[in-house]
Amino acid sequence: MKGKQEDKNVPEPTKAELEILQVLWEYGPSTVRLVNDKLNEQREVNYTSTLKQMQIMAEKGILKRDESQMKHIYIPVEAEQKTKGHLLTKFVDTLYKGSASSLVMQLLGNKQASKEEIKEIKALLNKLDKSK
Amino acid sequence: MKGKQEDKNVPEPTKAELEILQVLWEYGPSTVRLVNDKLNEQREVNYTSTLKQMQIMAEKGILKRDESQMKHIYIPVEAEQKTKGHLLTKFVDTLYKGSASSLVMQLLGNKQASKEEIKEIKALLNKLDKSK
DNA sequence: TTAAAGGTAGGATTAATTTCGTACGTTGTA
DNA sequence: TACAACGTACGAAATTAATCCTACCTTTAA
Repeated sequence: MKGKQEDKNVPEPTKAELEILQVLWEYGPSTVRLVNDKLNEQREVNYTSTLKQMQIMAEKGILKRDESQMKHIYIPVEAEQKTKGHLLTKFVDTLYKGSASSLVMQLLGNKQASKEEIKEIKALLNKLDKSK
Repeated sequence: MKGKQEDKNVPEPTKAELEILQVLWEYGPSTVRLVNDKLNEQREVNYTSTLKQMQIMAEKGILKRDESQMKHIYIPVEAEQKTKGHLLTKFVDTLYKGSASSLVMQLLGNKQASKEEIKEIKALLNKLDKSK
């Protein structure tokens, strides 16, 4: 019984929110300016759009922010792996009825996985064996 | 150089559209009535909402339909596995930078995969080896 | 033959998401 | 000081996605 039951408050990010999270995951706690600049390397977005979006995310509890400076610093509430885990679980549930092996089967069948990838996956499985 | 370049016309399904596809995948080519009934086993939806949705999907090229009868029959344009493949590829690309092994790692790490699942996955990999 | 049941078509409405305009405060520097 | 650059706040517009209302046609059974 560990885990402080502090979850489930963080809602699933929308598409635009996910883009922002990606930046924060890559660069760590950041200002709106930084995030907006990075987004604009991919597509054009107005600064205030990004600002608004991040404010909303803060309201929703997806981000928290440090307001001690004028340039607020935004930080994801959940760790990257945790959020990705949620998304993955949902994905497996809706598309593969929760069957992880079904997903992997598709992954292997559809050339999404190169030979190196397959090798790596095997290595992962072996490591799992040993640790048990 | 094989592959007749006939793709990319089929857009990604939205959430509601995916629900409808699931029904069609499970029950094969169907009427709106059938689909709507199945959807209503899970949540309440008005018949005309489902109708409209499926009409839109036909316009988009996600579904085709047989109008020879009064009760139109709707059929997915793409095969189930193909559509799921697209969705999976997009998922891996956006969340794991295209790395299948990263995804599998998370899958194995986060208890999404039970012992049986892991066994199955190993079996899959072995099968792959032999067929090469 | 006619009324009820069940179809389709399409516009309108609502809801959710995303984007942006405008107002106004703060900082830095000529 | 004062003005340009850069911040935040917040309402509102624009865009997508999803739902439903109304009209009208076809089938079926009394």
